[in-house]
Amino acid sequence: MTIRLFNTISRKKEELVPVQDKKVGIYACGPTVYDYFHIGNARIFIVFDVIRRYLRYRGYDVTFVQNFTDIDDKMIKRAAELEITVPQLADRFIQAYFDDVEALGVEKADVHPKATEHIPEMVELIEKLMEKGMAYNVDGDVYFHTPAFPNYGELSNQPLDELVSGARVDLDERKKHPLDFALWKKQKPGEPAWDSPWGKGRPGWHIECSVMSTKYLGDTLDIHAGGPDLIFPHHENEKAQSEGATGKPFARYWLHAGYLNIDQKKMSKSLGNFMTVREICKHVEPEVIRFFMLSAHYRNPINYSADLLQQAKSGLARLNNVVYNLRDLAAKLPADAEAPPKELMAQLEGYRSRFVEAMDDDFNTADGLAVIFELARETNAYLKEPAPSREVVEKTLGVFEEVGAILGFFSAHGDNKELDKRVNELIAKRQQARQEKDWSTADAIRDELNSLGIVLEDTPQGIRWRKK
RNA sequence: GGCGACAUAGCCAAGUGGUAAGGCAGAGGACUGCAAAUCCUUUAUUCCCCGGUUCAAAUCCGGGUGUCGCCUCCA
Repeated sequence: MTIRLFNTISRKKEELVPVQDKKVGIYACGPTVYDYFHIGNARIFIVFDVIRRYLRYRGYDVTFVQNFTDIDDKMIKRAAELEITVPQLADRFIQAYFDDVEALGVEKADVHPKATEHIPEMVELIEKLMEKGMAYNVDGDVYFHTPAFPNYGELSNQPLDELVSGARVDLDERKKHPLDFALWKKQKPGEPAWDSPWGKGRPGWHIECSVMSTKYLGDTLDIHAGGPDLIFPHHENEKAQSEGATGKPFARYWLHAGYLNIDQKKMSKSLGNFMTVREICKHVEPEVIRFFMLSAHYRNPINYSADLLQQAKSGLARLNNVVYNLRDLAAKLPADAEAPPKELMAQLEGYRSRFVEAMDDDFNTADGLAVIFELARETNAYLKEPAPSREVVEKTLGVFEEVGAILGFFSAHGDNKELDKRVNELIAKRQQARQEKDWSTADAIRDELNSLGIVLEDTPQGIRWRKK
């Protein structure tokens, strides 16, 4: 079985064939670190984290690079508002990025390059484009000349002239063509600047990604990923610059996720209708956000609402519950007297392969989760048997943990390890009352624990408790 | 004006030619001292509408309606 993925540039699913057999280089456009990121951004981080983990699971040696844009107009503006320097602003929100992303279970990239640490390479690339006649200097500002790159518009599927006739193109008389874009911006008073052959200034937005991606992954990336609003102009421009300079294809596969909407409208900073991960985490566990994101296919738009998040919470709780029970039983059960039924083992293998099949088909996490829910139901039914086999329990747990490692769920870390002393005492007291058939006292204690966020379950294997 | 996406039950959501996965919520039953958790049953003769192709369509083709997005910074 091979992995198929939807390529934005061809607008169809293609088989994954990396440049070098089992090596996959992924570059994902990262955040501009001028603010906390919102859950629309979170979707991108989560989705590409899963894709990365899945490729690794399927035996690929994955190198994942995600940049930080730490110099641009928004950075300068925000730093001025907060009356701090641009590097101070960047430090603050890079730290915030790592904090938020860790809560969401998103792994760190192998490389997290910063734009400001790659200025010399950017200057070098711009010089190369100038030598090739694809860029020109106007009084300290350097532009890429889009008509000089014949395939311009290929990624976004737009002919040059159609892009121009779009009413919103900014007309700038200094540019030779309306779609020419800045590679280097001349310094304005008070702005951070670096030296260059064209005078003091700073890089344009697109050039940083061309430089940082190819520096760490080579001239042709296997996968270039990002949010859908980056297709044009950002990725189109990156592609033009990179291919213009190297003459080689910039990326084999372009992956773009769908939007996260709120009230059916795109969530974005500029529309002001965004919610940060930090805000939402005050109300739900971050893993619920992750589950919510993965419950739909990554390319489809999803709508955010508190109610939908609640639905996700209930669904995830079901899965967490079965995994928790499996762990609990695996520790308590005696070793099997005889070998477990073969059919059960074969069935387990069936679930695993159906999950892989779903994920192989353009990372269909929604379909994959459906398989896991079916496994959960069968597992719960099996656990009702009077004497479940320890081996079956362990093997089943193994499957949950295997897919959990891909999707980022079921880490033992989340289990209730440290039992609060007071909770412990209350449970013991309730047990006492139950033995005396003093149901009103027992129920009162249960209610009290409930109000503390602790749910009790009386099971044949003893009392279990979990956080609500 | 150009390009594109989406429309499946009360809600969310898979499924791209073979007769509608899965989840949430609801109802009934089992289990329980009562619960919780769990299991069983149940909830779309039908996939926005109208035509067409086919033995067969949610799936393909044509037309329409609606919602959203990109073409400016945005994930």
